[in-house]
Parts: sequence; C-alpha cells; structure tokens
Amino acid sequence: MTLLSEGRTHDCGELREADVGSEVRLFGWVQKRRDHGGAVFIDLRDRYGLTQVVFRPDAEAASHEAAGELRSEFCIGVRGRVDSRGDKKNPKLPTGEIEVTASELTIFSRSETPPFLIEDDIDTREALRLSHRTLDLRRAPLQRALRQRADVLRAVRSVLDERRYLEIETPFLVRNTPGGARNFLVPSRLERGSVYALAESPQIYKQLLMCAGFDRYYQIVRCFRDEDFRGDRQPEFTQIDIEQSFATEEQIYELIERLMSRVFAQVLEVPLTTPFPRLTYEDALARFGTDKPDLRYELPLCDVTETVRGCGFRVFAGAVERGGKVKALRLPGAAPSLSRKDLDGLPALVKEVGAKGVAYARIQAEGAWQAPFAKTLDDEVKARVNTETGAEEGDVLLFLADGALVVNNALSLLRQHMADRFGLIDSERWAPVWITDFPLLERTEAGQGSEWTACHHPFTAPHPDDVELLDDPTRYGDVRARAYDFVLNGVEAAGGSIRIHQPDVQQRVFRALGIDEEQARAKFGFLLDAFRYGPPPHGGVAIGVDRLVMLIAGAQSLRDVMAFPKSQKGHDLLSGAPSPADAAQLAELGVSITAPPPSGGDG
RNA sequence: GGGGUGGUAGUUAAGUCGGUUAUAACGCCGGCCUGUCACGCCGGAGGCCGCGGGUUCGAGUCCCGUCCACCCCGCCA
Repeated sequence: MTLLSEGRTHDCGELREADVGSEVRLFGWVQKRRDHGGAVFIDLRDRYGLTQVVFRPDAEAASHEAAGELRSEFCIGVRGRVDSRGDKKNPKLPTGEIEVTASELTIFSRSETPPFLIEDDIDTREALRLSHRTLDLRRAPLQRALRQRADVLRAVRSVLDERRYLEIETPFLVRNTPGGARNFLVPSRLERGSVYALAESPQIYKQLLMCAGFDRYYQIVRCFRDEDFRGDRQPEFTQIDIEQSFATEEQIYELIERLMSRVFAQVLEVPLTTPFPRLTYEDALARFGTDKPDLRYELPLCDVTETVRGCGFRVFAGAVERGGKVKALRLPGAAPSLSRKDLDGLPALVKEVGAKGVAYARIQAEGAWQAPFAKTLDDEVKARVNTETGAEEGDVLLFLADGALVVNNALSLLRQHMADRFGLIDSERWAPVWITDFPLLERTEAGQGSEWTACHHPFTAPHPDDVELLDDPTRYGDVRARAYDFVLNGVEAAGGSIRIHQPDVQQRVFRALGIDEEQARAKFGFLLDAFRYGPPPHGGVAIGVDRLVMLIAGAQSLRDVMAFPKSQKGHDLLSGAPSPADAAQLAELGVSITAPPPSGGDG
C-alpha cells in the first residue's frame, strides 16, 4: 500500500489536541521548511489550512533524510502520529496545538522555485500574478474568495429552488443585434459571411420563456460584453438572471431582499434588515451625485444653484448662466483637520472626472466664511447657503460649479474621498438600497443617429402615469421607467425592470427610440412575434455575481473573485488569448483580417 | 477615443545634478545548527535597468516612439 492509495485521513486544517496519539496521513504542499539540522519542520498546506509536520533523525532516519530535499511547493504525502506541542503551541494557527511527527514521506511531485511567495499578503505586480494564476490561486485570500463565491451561489439556488424557480439555460451564440453593449462576434463556418454574437445577457430569451409559460425562471449565466474594462468590469462576467410572470416591482424587491438576506446569513452570518430602503433616481443624484450612492455614511450634497444665481463670484454665476449647476458638500467639523494644502490638492483629485476646480470655504464664528472668494459674495448669499447646507462654525463647504454631470461626478468622488479620509466608513456595515424611478430614455451623444436611447433596455415598461408623455418628444426625458437597481455599499449589484407586454406600448417606445417598424422586425422580430400570442405581464432582475462576491469577500477588484480573469485590455495573461488565427481557419470561415498583426509586447 | 500611475536581480523596492564595478531586503544555492513557526549563523550566485530609436565623450537617469499592467473619464441598451 502506498500513501496515495491509502488516502488521506484528515485535511491540513482540522487536527486538534483531541487527535493526539492517532495515526494520520496528510497530503498537501510544502509551505515552508525550517531545517535545524536535527529536527526539520515542514508547514504542510492545503486549501483547508496549515499543519506543522516534524521530521526527526531519531524517529525515522530515512524520512528525515528525505525531508532535507523538500522545498516550497513540493506536493507531498506524510504518514505520522499526532503529538501535542506541549508548551510549544503556536496560537496563530488553528492547528497550533499539535504537530504531526512523520514516519513516512512520499514526494508526489517537485516544484521549481515559484516566481512569488505563496502568502496571504503579497505585494507583487498583478500582471505577474495573472500570468502565474495557478500559483496565485493557491493563496489563501483567493481560495477564500472562490469558496465564498460558491457559497453565495449555493444560498441563491436554495432560495430560488424553494420558491419553484426553474433553472433553464439559454444560448450563448445568439443573433447579432447592434445597439446597446458591443457584442463579441463569432463567424459562422456553415454559413460563411454571417456571424453569431455572444449573448451580452439572456434578456430576450428569458422574456420568450415567460411567453412560453415558464412563469419563474432563473439562470446562473455568463454574459459577454466587448466594452472597455475596469476593476469592476470584465469581458465575461456572471449574472444570476431571474424573470417571473405576473411580477410587480414589490415582488421583485421582496425576492431580492430574501435572496440577499439568505446569502449574508449563510456566507457571512450577518443579518440584513428588510425591507431595504428606497431612493428615487432623482433623489439619489440630487443628494449624492450618483445613482449608486454608498449609504454607509451621510455627507449629503446640497444644490445651491438658485441661491448663487447672479452672485458676485463669477465661477458660480457663470456656471449657472451657462445652464450648469452649483452644489455644495458640507464637511461637519472639518475645518481644523483640513489644511490649506489638503484643500488646494482637491482640484487635482477631481481633474480625472473633468472638473476644473473645487471652491472651498471654512465656516467661522457666526457663519462667516473664510474663503479665497469670500469678498465677492454678499453676506446674504452666504447666509442662505449656510442655512441650506446646515453649515456651522468649524465646518468646511466644498463647491463644484460646472455642468450637472461634472458637478455630480466630482462631488460624488469628493464625498467618497472625504468619508474615507475622516473614517466615516464603517467596514462592518452593509448599506443596501433600491434605486427606483429611473428615467426610461436618455439623450445620446450627438452624431450617434437616434436622439434618444433606452436607459435600461428597449423592453423596459414606462411608468403607467407617464405613458402619454411618449407622444411628446419634448417630454421624453420626463418618462419614468419601471426599472430599479439594487445598490450595496455604493456598488450596483443588481438591476432589472418590469417589461413591456403590450404591443402598442412597445411600439411607442420604439418610435421614441427612433426604431421604425422595419428595424424593429429585423432586430427583435422573434420577440415581437412571441408577443402576438398572449404574453404574460412579466419582469425580472439580474444580480452581478462577481460584484456581489467582491463585496462579500472584501476584494478590491473583480479579478480577485474570478478564477481566471482577463486584464484591462481583455488579455488572458495566462493563456495569451486573444491570439492571431491561422490562415486556414480564417479561410474556412470566409474571414480576412485587415488589421496588421499585433506587434506584441515585451512588458 | 482621452487623462493619470507604474515597469531596475526570482520578488519588492532604492538609485541624487547624466559619470568608475547598478544597491538593499526577501527569495534562491552551499555549509552549520534537535524546538522552529518572519528560525538563526557563515558563505555564494543572480541584471538586455520593458522594448526601439535619439541626444551625449558617456544614459537606469534626458528626449521621441512603442508595448504591457493598473486607476479614471467616455463607453458598458
């Protein structure tokens, strides 16, 4: 019998004082060797933990001899006896009460010196970690994150199964429908000249499933989007996609609240209070400058546009004249701790969102302002701003004056920055919130064809009270959608809507979007056809698994909760994808590449 | 498409005003060590300074270009 065929008796994280005296077999990787010439200590690691193994010359000479050649990351098996460590316990390890005195050692495989240490906190260039992802994945934080990811999915499945949602798969290779997120394209070999698109979401298919009578559907599904990537955006990502017939917003909210409660209870043992608070899109933007506010802290924004209209400070008055906004962020009691240098450094901070500057004022006794521009403002204006923002002595007010988008982006950034700086973020706290009443339509950038585009997607139902506005192009921007986002700690973790199921409403929305009947047929004919035969009212939601797990695992990036993520340019640094196709493959597909071959990097 | 940060030994970093042989720590290799757990002590090896070009008597350092990674704006119905 070999050690391998006998099998391991325990994992490397489970032996305790109570096991002392038993014979055990442990398999794992060498985390660390400490060779004292006599006793040789090995920290043996697997995904469950670390156990100290000791080899002694007097106990088993051959094993002791062999232990001398062990190096980091050798994969080994050990037979031995569990001994108490007596007064040599290591309180830092769960298994620190005991050690295994080895009587037999099998080296399953050797390891070259790894390019970086397999430790919890390594400070290694991420590119290197990604190109040696298998080693990176041996590290405890990634092991933990991927386990939590599986735990999250298990918890979600348990709720959905209890509630009789049916898991149904939908195609990845779908019809190419330009508009919305850019699709990855897959050329067809059997029909040269045509392409499939990789599904950016199962949206249309899940609506078809509703029409087919599967009144409660879910799928844990990969989605593909060929856009620019970020720390929280990858070319392929996973959604928990849910749709149900006869749904109302309230039912969807209740379901997600139940799902999240179960997930947090099971994975983190944290109770979430339900129902979650709600905030309209309009309020969110007004008070926090973003539709995904982090509500773990306060620091609301205050719109003072009307107050400073025509005032003596040209930066303010000018922005208002140009149709922009002036908003303030009040930092209670911040005056003593924010130096002139801190405040003068703020413009650099907001430069990245396109803001040209940040005005600030320290509030002194009786509401007087200490500010570079203080003289240009009437006392009356200052007093009104004080009242509106609630500013008191010792506070600092930060002002942004610019177009609405820049003002909101910059103040949202500053709000975050200051919350961080003043330690206002309770890392133990979870702040879920529903963002409701999104606009249905938004203006597109000039020169992109149609003037309006759907905020969510073209099948999102308008608010019943606003349907009539769809007949007045000047009011398009006022139409509210039955769409909602679930935001957790400032991260958009889920989003969805009640869909349109009435052909006439769908037609009006298409018209507003500048999609004529012919285009509608060409793009979405198969959905519209399904809607001719008694479509049920329906709606749903999609949860961003990667983002949710990122929050739960406390990770800074999606890359830390995905086993094999891609770089910001969409490269898989492990496999080298994407790579040039060979000529024969392209010929078979009837595809020719016009771009010059990539020069490749040596970085 | 745009703005920013970075790339020097296996790893993380230092490298001044352009000047002799490019430093340090960790890791690695060899030796010693029977209670370590950030083991210790002694010795050693290890470099296309991302890549290409330019300026210069001389470039890790200055200039231009380029590649890669990361952060952000746009984009992500």
